[in-house]
Amino acid sequence: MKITLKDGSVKEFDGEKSVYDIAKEISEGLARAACAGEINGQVVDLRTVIREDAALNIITANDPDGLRVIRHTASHVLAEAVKRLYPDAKITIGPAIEDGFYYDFEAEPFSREDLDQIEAEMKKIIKEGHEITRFTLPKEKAVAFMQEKGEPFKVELIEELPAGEEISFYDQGGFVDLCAGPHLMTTKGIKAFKLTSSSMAYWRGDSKKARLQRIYGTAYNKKEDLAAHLERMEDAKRRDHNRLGREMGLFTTVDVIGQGLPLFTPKGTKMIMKLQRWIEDLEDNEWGYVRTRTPLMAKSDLYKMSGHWDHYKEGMFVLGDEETDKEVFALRPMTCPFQYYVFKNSQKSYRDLPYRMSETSTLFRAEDSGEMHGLTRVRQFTISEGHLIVRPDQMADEFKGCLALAKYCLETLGLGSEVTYRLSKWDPNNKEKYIGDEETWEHTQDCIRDVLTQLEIPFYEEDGEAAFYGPKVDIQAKNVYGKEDTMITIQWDALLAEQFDMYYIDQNGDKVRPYIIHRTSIGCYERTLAWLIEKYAGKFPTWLCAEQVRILPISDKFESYANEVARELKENGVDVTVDARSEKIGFKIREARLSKLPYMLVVGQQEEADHTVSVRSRFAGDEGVMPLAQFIEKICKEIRTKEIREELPQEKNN
RNA sequence: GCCGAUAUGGCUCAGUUGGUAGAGCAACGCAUUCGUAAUGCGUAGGUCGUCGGUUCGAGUCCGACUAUCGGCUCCA
Repeated sequence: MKITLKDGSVKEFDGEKSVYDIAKEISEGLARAACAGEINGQVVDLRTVIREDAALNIITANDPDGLRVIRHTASHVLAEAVKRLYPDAKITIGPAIEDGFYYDFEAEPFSREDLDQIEAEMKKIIKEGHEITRFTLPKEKAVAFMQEKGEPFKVELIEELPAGEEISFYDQGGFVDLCAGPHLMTTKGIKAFKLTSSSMAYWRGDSKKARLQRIYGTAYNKKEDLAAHLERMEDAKRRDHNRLGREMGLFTTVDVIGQGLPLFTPKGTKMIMKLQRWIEDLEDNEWGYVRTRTPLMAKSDLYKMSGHWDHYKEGMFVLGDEETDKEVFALRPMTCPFQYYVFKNSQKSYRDLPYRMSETSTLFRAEDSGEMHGLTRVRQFTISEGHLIVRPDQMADEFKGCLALAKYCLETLGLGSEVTYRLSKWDPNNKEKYIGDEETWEHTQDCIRDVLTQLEIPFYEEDGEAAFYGPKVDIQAKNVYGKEDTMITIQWDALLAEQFDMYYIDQNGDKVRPYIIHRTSIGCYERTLAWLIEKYAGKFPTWLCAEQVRILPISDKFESYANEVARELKENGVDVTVDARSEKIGFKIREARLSKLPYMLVVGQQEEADHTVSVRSRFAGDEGVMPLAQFIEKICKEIRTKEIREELPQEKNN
């Protein structure tokens, strides 16, 4: 893209570069030089791009970076408002983030009422319409300037910048902040914003450093966009598994039982069991796994061998005292070494490989008290765990198989398009955190890259996310609030077989070290259930529902027919209940709908006489009267194929 | 683990400067026997998260602990 500056000179920019970066480059390099250029085919004054709303629309239409400029400016307005109301507060940094911005202050904690006041002050500042101007100072002067202002954090930031550099500041009607920019040219450009929350944060994210108060907010170009965002947040709240799951009676927690230890109700348990039976059947009967059942605890010796005692002891629940007890046990935080010993139980030949072990494995991790959340971070969880012991020549194919299985599971649950695949690599700058040599690591990472490419799975790579024994593919998903979690992980391990002296006998009769794949097919059931709750807002595909059909007799007179219908459905494996209360049919329907179950069968005189049912579903509303046998066939097919039916639009907000 | 907020019947919440707990929904009972989103009337249910302190007296004030929520950090 060519930008023609007002002085007639032409600057060429990389086509990949965002408008934000260009504006930044120009505002830094040329101060406030007036310039014009072509953006998306329109000739605009670049200075106006970041000044005028009309022009901002050009950016935001195709380039969300326009929002970053607005949000970043909003964070400075926030800082000014806080300084006006709390002159003793110290300012630190305030970046734009996804969906909004924040600013960290050293100050007393802010309450919601404080935020409302600050918000009001920000509105005043915006209304005052200060022009935002940029100026630079040499480093020494910049330090002195911020020292004079009494802002120690800013001084620290400037001191870390390279010597000899001009340090940029932005002045908005007297409030001056150190900043690289860019900003809007006037505070008036912030048309729609809201402070959303406050919390604690550490200076530089370091718990040993100063405690700061962070204020989060969000800002948009248009009021409607802000309203839409707030509406999305409301929807997220409605879907939040931790709220909805409890409300729907799927799980609960009890303080005397403890943090991170959810109790599943019959309803929640039923759902988990449906998932579990499906996965076990799939693995054992279709993917060639053998099932194991190994202890939930072991002597500390085992973990010493695996390396976990040294690296992971803080994360384990240890039973007993090393000083005084002869034997110390620990609840297992993973299944790996247990299954290794199952493999080692008998000598294996190259013909026995791949040896695919699977276990529905309950694990225990002593998470710190502040880490627990709903069903996504708990201290005891059950995972579809498994280890494949394979010959090196089988590794790529088996790894592919694991990925394919995971992909199939996700797609069946309707979650296939919700995930991103991450190649989690070691950190080459932190080699001591990993076992094995550089060559092995680089090689295995290349192998995984090849597998992903061959499967045509889009992925991204990240350093420092590998396990200590090998790189892995992590399948990541976001929750309703946009927070990312690992749902599924498949790990390539060329090293641990050595640690446990595992081998097989090859064609020549020699002992050979196998490779190991650590993998899960559907992840851990608790987390996956949480994800399903949020994805479907509690309105699950029929096959997963704890209650798939509720029969609603019009009156007591038809209770016996209702029971007969229920019996026939049960015989066909359908989870069904009868609402035999002496309530009006409208009332029963209302309750059934609020409980989000998929099918209601209304039965009265006509249905009893004809052996039919009147079907009402979440998917199509009134589906009409049909013979019972026909409904059974229909729902059984839906359950068997794990069909995901489209909801009626009016059901969406229920 | 760290910071902050919160904790009242099954659920959602009232409870004014400390004087001894209240509503709606749910539950239960009775009446109603009803055709696709709320029938009426009545009954019962709380040692106010736990423990300790201040006080003549604590849901209300103070402290500790536990749990929940929002973050930080960490993780499947």
